[in-house]
Amino acid sequence: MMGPSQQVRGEFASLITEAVKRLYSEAGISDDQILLSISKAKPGSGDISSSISFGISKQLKRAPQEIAKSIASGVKFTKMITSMKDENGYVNASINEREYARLVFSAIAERGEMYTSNSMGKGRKVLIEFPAVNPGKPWHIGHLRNAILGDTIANVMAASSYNVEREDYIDDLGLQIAESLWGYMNLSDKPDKKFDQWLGEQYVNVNKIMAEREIKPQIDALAKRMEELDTKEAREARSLSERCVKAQYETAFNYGIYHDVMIWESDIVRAKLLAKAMAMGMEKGVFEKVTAGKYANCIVVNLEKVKGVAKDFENPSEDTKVLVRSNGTATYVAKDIAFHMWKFGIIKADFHYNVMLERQENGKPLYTTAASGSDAVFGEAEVAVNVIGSAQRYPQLILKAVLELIGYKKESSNIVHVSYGEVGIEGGSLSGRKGGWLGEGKSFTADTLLEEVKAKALEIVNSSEKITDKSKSGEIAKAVAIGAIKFEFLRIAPEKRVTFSWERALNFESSSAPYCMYTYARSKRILEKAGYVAKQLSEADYGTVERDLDFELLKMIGEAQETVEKACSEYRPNVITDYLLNLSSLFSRFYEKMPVIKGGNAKDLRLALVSATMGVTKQALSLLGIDVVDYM
RNA sequence: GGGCAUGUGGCGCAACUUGGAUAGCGCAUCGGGCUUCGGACCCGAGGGUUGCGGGUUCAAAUCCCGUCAUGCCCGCCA
Repeated sequence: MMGPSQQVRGEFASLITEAVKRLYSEAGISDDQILLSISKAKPGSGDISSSISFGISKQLKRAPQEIAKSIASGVKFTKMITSMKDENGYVNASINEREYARLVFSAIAERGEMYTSNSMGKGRKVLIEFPAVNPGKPWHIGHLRNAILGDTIANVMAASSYNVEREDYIDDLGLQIAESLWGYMNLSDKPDKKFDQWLGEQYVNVNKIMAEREIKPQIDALAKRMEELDTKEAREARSLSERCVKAQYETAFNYGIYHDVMIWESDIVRAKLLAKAMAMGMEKGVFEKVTAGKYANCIVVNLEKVKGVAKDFENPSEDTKVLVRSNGTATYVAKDIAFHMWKFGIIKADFHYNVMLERQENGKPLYTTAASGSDAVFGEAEVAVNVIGSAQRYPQLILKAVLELIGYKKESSNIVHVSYGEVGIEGGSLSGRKGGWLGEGKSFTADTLLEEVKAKALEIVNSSEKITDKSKSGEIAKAVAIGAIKFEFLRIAPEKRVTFSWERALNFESSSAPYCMYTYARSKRILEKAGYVAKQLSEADYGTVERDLDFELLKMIGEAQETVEKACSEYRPNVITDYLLNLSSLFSRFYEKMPVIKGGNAKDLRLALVSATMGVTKQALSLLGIDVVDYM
């Protein structure tokens, strides 16, 4: 099922192809080349354009202008593509407004809420992991970027017919948790605020103490006891982590971010995933136990074998990568290899699951692995998407390389590292250890951010004359705030670093979610005033589409599905924010110039355009995890 | 030392994967627009050697080589 813009492009492509095959078959132009040569036309030069003449020109050493001319004049037109002319070597075509309107509106009528979705994923199962924050501190704005990216990519993939499972990985066995546990056991202050906040602050304190006193051996000992699982320390650490994760998930829920399952590191150890993975690697001769020298008693993988997979491996400072340390504990990479084998169903784990929350606001339960509980089936995916900072590129590459070495080439290529740039603050970093996230005055936690932005939104909402029912103010302000925050992160391409600024976070003007939400609310009012009910447009209605704004808006609405596909295949939500901003901007211009209710003959068509804009805006924002409001 | 990412008007971004027509958008600045469907809006103006230097091409922000700057990574940390 293709979207309107794609259908028309296909039609244009086949016309061009026909002409090229007939006139210039000796140039050896492929169908793909033709498809890629097509783009929107320059304003004033028709609607759709191909630059294929230049490619032919190169092959045949003839002037592109001449080639374009003969292509344009040799084409049989269709109802949709009604004229073609050459211009500076381009072949420009016009689309028939009436036909296009019919195409778009019948797609909307047919597909309704599914209008922006597509069938790319073909039902394939994808396990997406985010944000995997250590269970010892509150989410800060860096973690929030991860969570928002992950949530959106999950939504976009689901809209692209993937069977999406959202998973969060909880590393409750790390040294960081041992440090927190040490603080919990040895320091006198007791929790007096949101638990993740308190624990995170305490973690900063423990690090200060570590710089002054020799407590590291105690912490290492704690970490070891934690890994033994059935110890008192292990139980305390888990309960500490669980309290913290519950607090973190309050934040997640406040932002409307949900998961299907949490997988805990300690349960991975309990399920003996690692042992199975190591055994398999040894058996295949990829891993080896070192008996002497620097790595005596370690299990390692030699990266010599993966040279050529990526340039990163060409000159590593060290060829040997330790998987299991001489003391018998596993490194991060080893755990990740084992975990990914589970994700793909290569090895099974006897995980037990508990229901953490019967019903999240999205209507679905949240499961968690546990020491005991029922069986359930998670994982066994075809694609594993990992939303992880760009700093982890190297270990992610090793993971892929090792999986391929063991013989799982397909699975390896189906690990997608959605790599994103870190979030910084002006003149500092968000270090957990040093407490950069605590800030001065305002902290940089996701909770504080939401509070601040919500307060600002409430100010504006309260002064709005459009909101007569003031009891809704809080709800509206919250939706606006969440939208503004998510959009602000999503509009920037993932690979870019972002420097957080309060000033920008608190600005709801043009390049923002509120701008798009405003489009929705305004549209809604028009339809309300007109007493609009969706109906089948008549031929006469289709005929009222005017060039310029009516048609521009129509064309943009026709690009919705294609936009979602692009965002999906590139793992770049900013494709959608761009689209939404352009759509809203175009709608604003349409709104200024084109009377709708007083549109005379064009009234029904314009009402349908308004309704379509509204629908697409709502659907696209919802992919970004942003709710629209009726008044604002 | 090696690898990766980033570098686009004063500021924040888009276009780079797939080379195409006049490099788009927002903020800020300056000037306009509400007795007409919602001003969280719209219209107009000024502001660009796309870090720098080469190369390929009819055509380069986009591809190649080199170079500079910034950040990250190259651990028996995670």
